[in-house]
Amino acid sequence: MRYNFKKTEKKWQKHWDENESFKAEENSKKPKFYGLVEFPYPSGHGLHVGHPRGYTALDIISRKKRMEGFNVLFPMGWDAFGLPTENYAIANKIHPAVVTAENIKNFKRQLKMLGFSFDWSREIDTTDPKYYKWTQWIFLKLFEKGLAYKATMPINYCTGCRVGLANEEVVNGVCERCSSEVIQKEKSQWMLKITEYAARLIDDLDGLDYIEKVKVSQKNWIGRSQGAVVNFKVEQTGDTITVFTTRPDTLFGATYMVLSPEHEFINKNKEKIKNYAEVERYKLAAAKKSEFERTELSKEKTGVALEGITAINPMNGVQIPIWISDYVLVTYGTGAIMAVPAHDERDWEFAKKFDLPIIEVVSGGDDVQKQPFTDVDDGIMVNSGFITGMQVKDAIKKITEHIEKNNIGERKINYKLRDWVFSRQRYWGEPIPIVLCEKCGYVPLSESELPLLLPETDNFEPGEDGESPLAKQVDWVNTVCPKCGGKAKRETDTMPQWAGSSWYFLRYIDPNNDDFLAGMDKLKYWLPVDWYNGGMEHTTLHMLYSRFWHKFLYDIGVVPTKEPYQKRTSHGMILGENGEKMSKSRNNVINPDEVVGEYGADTFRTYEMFIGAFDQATPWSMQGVRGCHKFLERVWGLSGMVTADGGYSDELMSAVHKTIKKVTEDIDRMKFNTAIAALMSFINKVMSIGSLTRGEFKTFLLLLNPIAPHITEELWENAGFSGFASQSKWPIYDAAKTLDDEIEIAVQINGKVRDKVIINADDNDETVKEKALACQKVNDFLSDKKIVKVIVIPKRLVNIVAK
RNA sequence: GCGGGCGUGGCGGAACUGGCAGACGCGCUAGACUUAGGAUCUAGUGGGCAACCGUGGGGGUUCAAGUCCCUUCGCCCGCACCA
Repeated sequence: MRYNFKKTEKKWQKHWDENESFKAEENSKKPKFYGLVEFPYPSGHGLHVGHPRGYTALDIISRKKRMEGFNVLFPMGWDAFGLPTENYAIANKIHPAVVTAENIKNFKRQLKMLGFSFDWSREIDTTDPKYYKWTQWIFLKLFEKGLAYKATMPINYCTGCRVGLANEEVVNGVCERCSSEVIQKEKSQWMLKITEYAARLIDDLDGLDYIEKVKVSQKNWIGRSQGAVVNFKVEQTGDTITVFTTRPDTLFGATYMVLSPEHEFINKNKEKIKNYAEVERYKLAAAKKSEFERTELSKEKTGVALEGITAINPMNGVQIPIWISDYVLVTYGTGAIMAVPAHDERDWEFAKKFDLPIIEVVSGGDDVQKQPFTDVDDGIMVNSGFITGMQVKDAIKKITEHIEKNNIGERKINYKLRDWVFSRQRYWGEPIPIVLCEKCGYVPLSESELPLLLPETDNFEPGEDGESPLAKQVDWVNTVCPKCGGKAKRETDTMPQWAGSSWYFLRYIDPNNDDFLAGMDKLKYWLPVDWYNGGMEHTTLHMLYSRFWHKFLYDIGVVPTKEPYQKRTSHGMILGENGEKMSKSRNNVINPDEVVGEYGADTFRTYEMFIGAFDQATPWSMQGVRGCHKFLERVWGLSGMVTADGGYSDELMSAVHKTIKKVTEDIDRMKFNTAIAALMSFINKVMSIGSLTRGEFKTFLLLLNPIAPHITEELWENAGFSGFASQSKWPIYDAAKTLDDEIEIAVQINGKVRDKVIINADDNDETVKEKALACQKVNDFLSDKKIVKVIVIPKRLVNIVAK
């Protein structure tokens, strides 16, 4: 009988649903395992074949953990606020909540179709007021602790649509929709002080089991650098300009200074700057440039000298000119630098362009007039007063001490990380629960007023001039101050999509709690997340933001752990059959519905895991899908070859134990492709023998169950095994039985395989050597040679060195 | 430019601390069974008639290198004037 996957898969999915088979237990004595996958944004396109790659992987791991006796929490939900839904709602005049509900319905159908063992009783939705009440609550706490504040920050502003744009809506410096110019427009926005957590966000990575590239990307993004701030006196004004440098050793080589065009010094000293008109012109030109233009590659350095003003190099008292240039960023360090053209590429370029002096202070490179020398490891200080002759590293230490002793500056750790712009000028997001009172300023709502609901409206069009659509809801906007009862206006910006996803893993733990975001007892049992898998594209920001929120919640005593996720892995992208990124425009998109319709969920799951190394990008192959389908049909056929024997046969004994070992270890290491290959090899062996015992069949079904849960459950039932495969114990192997009694090893002569010989596993080296030397072929090769040495590698090979 | 990853048959990919390169699957070839096969089964399948040659290229270490060292080329991803 042919395997009817449609009927079988439907049957078991219904069974799991009705029995809530994968519901996590409360108050369990079992050890816990919290497996997490990134909850999807329910787009109108439905599930992409990329989503199930990570989901299947953690589903396999979760299913195996259950079989190994763990109480498993493996939940799913919806990251449902967001731009595409809002845009669709505007275009089709449907409320985003309606669109969201439809999309969720479709996503849920697709996820159920794939047989994932999610605990659906804990499903969450970030757009549900019962959920976003707590997102808003966290914001209030951040505000209360001074970590949420207002600042004027630029937004992307489309001059054509006259609306604010998200970064992803700006393509090559123009508006994605109308191709008009996008400029930076200043707006007062909510910010979160993530920078306050910069050090901990780096340092606490040490205790975590994240794949290396995730750690590296977190570290790079935070961008810690060790250095010093140094004060330069300005001759004509009497004030000082402070710079940050990682190379205080090169201070003697600082031949000029550069300020960013936005530096406050310039405004403050207008009168003293003789060419202020020119300076002002440069400032305006820099301000007009978009972020895109300013960071454009390989452009020439520009700048203007501040005439009539000079700074004094604190080390040697030399007067040096001060310039402004947009290669110095106002947002990093102090917005001002000391320029050491001999030993910094950017400064060197600038010095060459404007003919500024280049003085060598570190020797070891070529002529610094021809190219800068930036090597820190083996350079010796020259022309540098009391540090001359020192190694760079010692010089840094020495001069930093000197700077601190003489109050010229101090050591300083600086971070690239900036505070988080938390405002979005959009409708479909969490309202920020703050009002602006004419008298009291920014006043938080009281907790009892949460959730602050989005106003009902059918007008989601972006506001003019970059305002949020909410600004048009005057009835909603006009309110009273919670503090003084006077006239006040609500904040009209909403939160970014990152907000809801920054804490969602906490809500799964206690999804229906009306009194708190999650109860402490439950948090204590389930946290931290034991294993979190997601896409590489979220490894930097999402991970950083949610770690930041978690640390904050830890600080205020809401969660019991310092870190949310103990282990983080990432899956590679699935490419189209042509090897390119899947996209509609490339016409290479694979639809999971179609694949499942033709081959079934088990085939789909098996193929997604067999496709290649889990963490690597791999192209899809419909042929490969068929191969996996064939494999499952062979599995189905196995049931006709089963003998009554409940144990393992001598013939398959070591194969069974080896397969258990291989599959067990490979799943733990996410080597799903080789785990499946091992199961295929086992079947090939059974096929060549022609039969297998009931015991072998049972073990095989259990090993395959996490990967292909439907077919194995059906075969399990048909064979009359008790209970359900998915609720049975994971098989155990006996290490001693994975070893064969007889082993075939290679016999090499001078490193080349010349023959093979069968030895007993317990033969000693001397015996193995004798057996190897006894081979006919070996003797033929050795006839005219003299044996120099014989190397025996136990259980692997014998290498005869001969001349 | 910086950071990360990768380069192995016609294709996707295996190969733990150096120890028989190419597991497993696809594709291909031949055969069997079939009214038929894009179904199934069996056998074969890195290249070369061979000696031999083969893990992007060139050196090296070693009895032994896909794996270690030096050097060079190419591709992908992320970040980008971070002082």
